[in-house]
Amino acid sequence: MLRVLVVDDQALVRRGFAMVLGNESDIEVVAEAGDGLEAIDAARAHKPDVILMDIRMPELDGLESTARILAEVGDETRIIILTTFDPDEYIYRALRAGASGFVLKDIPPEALVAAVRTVAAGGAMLDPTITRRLIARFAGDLGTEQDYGERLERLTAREREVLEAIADGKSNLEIADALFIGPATVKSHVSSVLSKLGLRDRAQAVVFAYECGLAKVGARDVGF
Amino acid sequence: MLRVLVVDDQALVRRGFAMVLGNESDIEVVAEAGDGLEAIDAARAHKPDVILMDIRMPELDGLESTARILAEVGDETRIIILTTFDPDEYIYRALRAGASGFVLKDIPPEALVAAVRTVAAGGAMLDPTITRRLIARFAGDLGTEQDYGERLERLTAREREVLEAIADGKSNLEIADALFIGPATVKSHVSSVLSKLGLRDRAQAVVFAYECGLAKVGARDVGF
DNA sequence: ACGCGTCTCCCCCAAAAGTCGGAGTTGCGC
DNA sequence: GCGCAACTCCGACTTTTGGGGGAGACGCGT
Repeated sequence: MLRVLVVDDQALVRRGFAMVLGNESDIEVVAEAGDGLEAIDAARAHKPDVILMDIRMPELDGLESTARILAEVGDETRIIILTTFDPDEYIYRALRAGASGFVLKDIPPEALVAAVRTVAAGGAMLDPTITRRLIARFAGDLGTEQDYGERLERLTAREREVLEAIADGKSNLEIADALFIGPATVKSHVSSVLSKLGLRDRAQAVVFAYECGLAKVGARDVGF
Repeated sequence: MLRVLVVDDQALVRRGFAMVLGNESDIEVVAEAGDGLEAIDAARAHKPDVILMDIRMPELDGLESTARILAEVGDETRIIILTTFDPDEYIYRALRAGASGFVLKDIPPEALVAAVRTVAAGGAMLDPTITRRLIARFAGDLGTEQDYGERLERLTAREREVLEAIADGKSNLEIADALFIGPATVKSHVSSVLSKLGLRDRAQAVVFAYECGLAKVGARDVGF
């Protein structure tokens, strides 16, 4: 039996989802919550298998609640984020917060039920448009390497090293130390890099490095 | 009416999928193919809306076929990759090849039908385990959101705007123009941002913006 | 031997960036 | 009204950056 917690600030919406899920023989709605704080309490008390979490709520929004519940109650609880609106602004935060699902509220009832079962089984369920975006992003990690790769190939090996160092947030002096060369040499290389890539300054070089895949998000600590 | 092409080297499997899909009133199986080359011919001839493509086939495997079909016939044709085995080794190549879906063959019939409709509508459908893996990869396998999120929240709204502009490769003067404020003000904000985030210069700010998700790879052109 | 590209380094110079301290304005909450 | 935070600006200062030359050394291919 899958034990589910439904969280939404609108009682009607809450009841609707609870009703749909409750009709399934293998699903039981163990609690409902009207805001983020209630959600955390309920999660703590009932330790549900799956939480349906609205994103826009008073007190504490769904994303913050998600993060706290996963941190506190444990990640054997799966959370599906629900939203009415365009997910663009929230989706990234939701995924980072640890959500297992992200669906629009206009999802067909059967699909919602399927989503609950899917995430309970350890899978993840995203709205198709979001999935497509994730794929594009994933494929883009290497897909665009070809495009910008051309520009990258105009650089010499040493220049690429310097560019990497720039993308690491290093100053010219730090780069000099790291590569065992003089500061003047670094400046030469930096100038070549900027000129060859058509960039203006090292900040743009950092952007370029990320966009072309030379630098990858998550591949470093931002400790500085 | 959705026009579908089914590609699999095993005739029985092929017929099975065709049968399931053909029973739907809004889906028509316009052709079947037994290997990659046949698939390309059939795709060229029928220009189907959706192709169900087995991954293991003689002559030309499903991934190579996918890439060629998308390049040749055009990307208004959506392709779903089917596999019996653990998708780990193929998924990466499949997504890069441009597939809109990737599902295991033991998918329930209704789910397969839903997948066809989903990708035809421009969405994407992945096996839940794959979706989870994509999310994990995207999120960097780490709950880093909180770390950087906290640091981001120390910034005022205006400072975040400035940081975004920095991450866009803009100079102080360009930022001033973009935000309709004086250059001196920009410098103030930049100083605040750097100091609050513990960064040294704008290049590190760009790195930070990418790492914390404020700036997104692929969300811009590196035209400068 | 010669040219070529790369790596190394130098000087000078101008522009941009960043720091420091100060200061006026608004708006918001107590 | 008062404190406070945020947004806005200023001026002067130091540091960093980037450009424009140039130059020596090395290796590589013709």
